[in-house]
Amino acid sequence: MDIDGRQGVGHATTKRPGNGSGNGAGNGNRNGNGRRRPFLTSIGMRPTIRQLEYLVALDTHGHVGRAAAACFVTQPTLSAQIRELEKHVGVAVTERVGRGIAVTAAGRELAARARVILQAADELLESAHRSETELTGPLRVGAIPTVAPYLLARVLPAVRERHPSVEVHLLELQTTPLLAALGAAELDLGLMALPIDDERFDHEVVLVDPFLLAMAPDHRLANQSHVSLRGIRDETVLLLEDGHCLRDQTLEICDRAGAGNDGGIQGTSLHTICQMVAAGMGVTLLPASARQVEARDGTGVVVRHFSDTKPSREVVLAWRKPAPAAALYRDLGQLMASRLAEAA
Amino acid sequence: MDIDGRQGVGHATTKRPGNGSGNGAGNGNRNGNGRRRPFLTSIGMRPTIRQLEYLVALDTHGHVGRAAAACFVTQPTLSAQIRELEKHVGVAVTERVGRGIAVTAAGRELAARARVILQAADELLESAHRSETELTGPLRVGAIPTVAPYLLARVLPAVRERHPSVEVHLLELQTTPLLAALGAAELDLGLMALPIDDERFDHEVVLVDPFLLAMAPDHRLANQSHVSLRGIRDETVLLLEDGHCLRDQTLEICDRAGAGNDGGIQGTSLHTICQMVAAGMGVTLLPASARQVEARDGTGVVVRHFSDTKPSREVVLAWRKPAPAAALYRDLGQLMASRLAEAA
DNA sequence: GCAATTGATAGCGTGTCTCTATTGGTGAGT
DNA sequence: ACTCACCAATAGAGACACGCTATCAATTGC
Repeated sequence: MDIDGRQGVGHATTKRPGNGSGNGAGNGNRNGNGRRRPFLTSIGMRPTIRQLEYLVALDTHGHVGRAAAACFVTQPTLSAQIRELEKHVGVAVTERVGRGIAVTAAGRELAARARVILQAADELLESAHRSETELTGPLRVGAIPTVAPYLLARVLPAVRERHPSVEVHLLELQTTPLLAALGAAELDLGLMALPIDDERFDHEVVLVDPFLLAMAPDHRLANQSHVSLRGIRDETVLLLEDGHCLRDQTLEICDRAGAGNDGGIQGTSLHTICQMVAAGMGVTLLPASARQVEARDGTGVVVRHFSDTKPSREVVLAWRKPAPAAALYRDLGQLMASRLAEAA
Repeated sequence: MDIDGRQGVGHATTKRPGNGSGNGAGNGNRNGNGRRRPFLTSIGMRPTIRQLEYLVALDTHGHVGRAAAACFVTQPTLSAQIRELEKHVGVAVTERVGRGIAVTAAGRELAARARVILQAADELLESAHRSETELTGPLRVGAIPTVAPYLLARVLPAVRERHPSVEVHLLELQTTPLLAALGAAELDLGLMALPIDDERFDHEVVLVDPFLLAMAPDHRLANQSHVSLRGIRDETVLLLEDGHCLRDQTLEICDRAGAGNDGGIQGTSLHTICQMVAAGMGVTLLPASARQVEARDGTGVVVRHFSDTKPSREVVLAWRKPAPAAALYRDLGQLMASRLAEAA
């Protein structure tokens, strides 16, 4: 009955350690899918974590009794599991020597590998424990195009600081596909603008982002420190192409100002819009968050605040309501908000 | 009942996965050693390999049914184990989305770690499988001092070639402590000279190592191409100190030659003996294996073969008879022998 | 030669893991 | 709008694995 690494090793005597095909209704090896569990394959022949623990203890103590005590089990229990492990892997890990045992060379090698595995398992547990209060692993974040270039660089440091072991994956999407991806759990978080007219999502306001009027420096409105909303009535307001929420917000504000908009000129990005503005083709509503990038000195674009009403958009961090990490997401949103408030 | 990584996480609800304290006689948590399994500790809280397999399958397929099929189990089985895993690690790894499920960020992170663990487990199995036909891991080899400096360099390449994943640990010991260490399984192999008068060990002859007569170049016997054994009768034969088997072999040969030996002069190593020989203090019996090192040009030592009888020692590779890898050891010994024969 | 120690074996009970059968809930087609 | 199909969760039952205690075989040391 002794295994000596040479005979009777039957390297695939089959039967999974913890399974043993406990098929209830005695239908042999089949399961509900009509598929068969393959015999003579490595699938499922992996040793048990428990067996690896026992092996490591045995290698550490070189003594069955003490190893068993270290594992808080009795000596026969450990012996049986070691023998089971030997049967599964096909090599002897112990050898009787005198009245004790010695771990074989193969056993020491396996024990070394087992230590690595157990260490990895502990790190998995630790990682899981961290996940209770901290985001870990790949975090897929979607951001709308009128937010991504201007706010991501400012909020990502906060993310990395609060959640050091997270790996942020970024995707730039317009509101509609972003919400679709978020709803399908292809994304974890969305950085976007209100309104979100969907009960499936919850959000935290990250920034109240006022609209400024952007124009060329030689524009007739540029000599005032503030402009009134009604002042844009007779202006050509450049718009983003369809699909951008910023376009809709701009149209709504124009409507409020009593300005009709032909919508003849459309830009594919806020950046190109601003270049059009610099070229004197018209004015546009620029989110304050984009000011530093699009209207800094030398860009040929200047901005003016509105004097009377203060139109703005609300940039939010959004997530699926039932997301397990919802509370962490809200915390993260609040952190982002405070960081952006500090910067202002 | 849903775990959301924030509430009800009870990060140490305790109870080991596969144990659950199946204490037979209802004596609670004690085992035969009178020690208690500690509660609220990370010991034994590791997830099962099976659970990790299911998690990886779930992350891979993003679909409970297909993941279950890939694992050759039914869907409820996989679901239950995933829920068990969630309970143990304290975080939700899945989230219902629509009529399917999605793996959470934490789940993806855990799955990534699980993949590493499973990979390591597979490598452990592969390593174990290799151990059936190949030596792996740390191999502790002892060699006697009159063999180590001369043969190890010649046989080790063969070891590394035949057993690439072995890590050889070398120890230089005289015969008696070497056999003691071998018997106690503190060593796996011994490279030494016969006789081994111990039934516990088996061996394979690696080299028949003839004794040559070593002398200074101006010695009176140096002008002959061969010397007879009786020719050493009147010589001062230098000896190693007590404990070296080579000393005993030399004494026996001297006895056979009818030469009395006073044993007045002793060297601590074969190398020092040869230096004494070069200094004209006497002659010595030098194993042919040491010839290239100790009697090469410029050492002041020359050797002559014996003409009539051919005294020699047998260098062997020895191991414990019941060693699981005994057959591999014998093969290795034969390989060494053939390599040494080629070199001659 | 006898007692003590160590590991292996035998026998048995409980918990876990599996199955089948069913329910709850969502999404798509008519 | 309603029904059907699909998917995952739940319920309940059976078999195996794993744990225990008790005992045996072998070796060492007095």
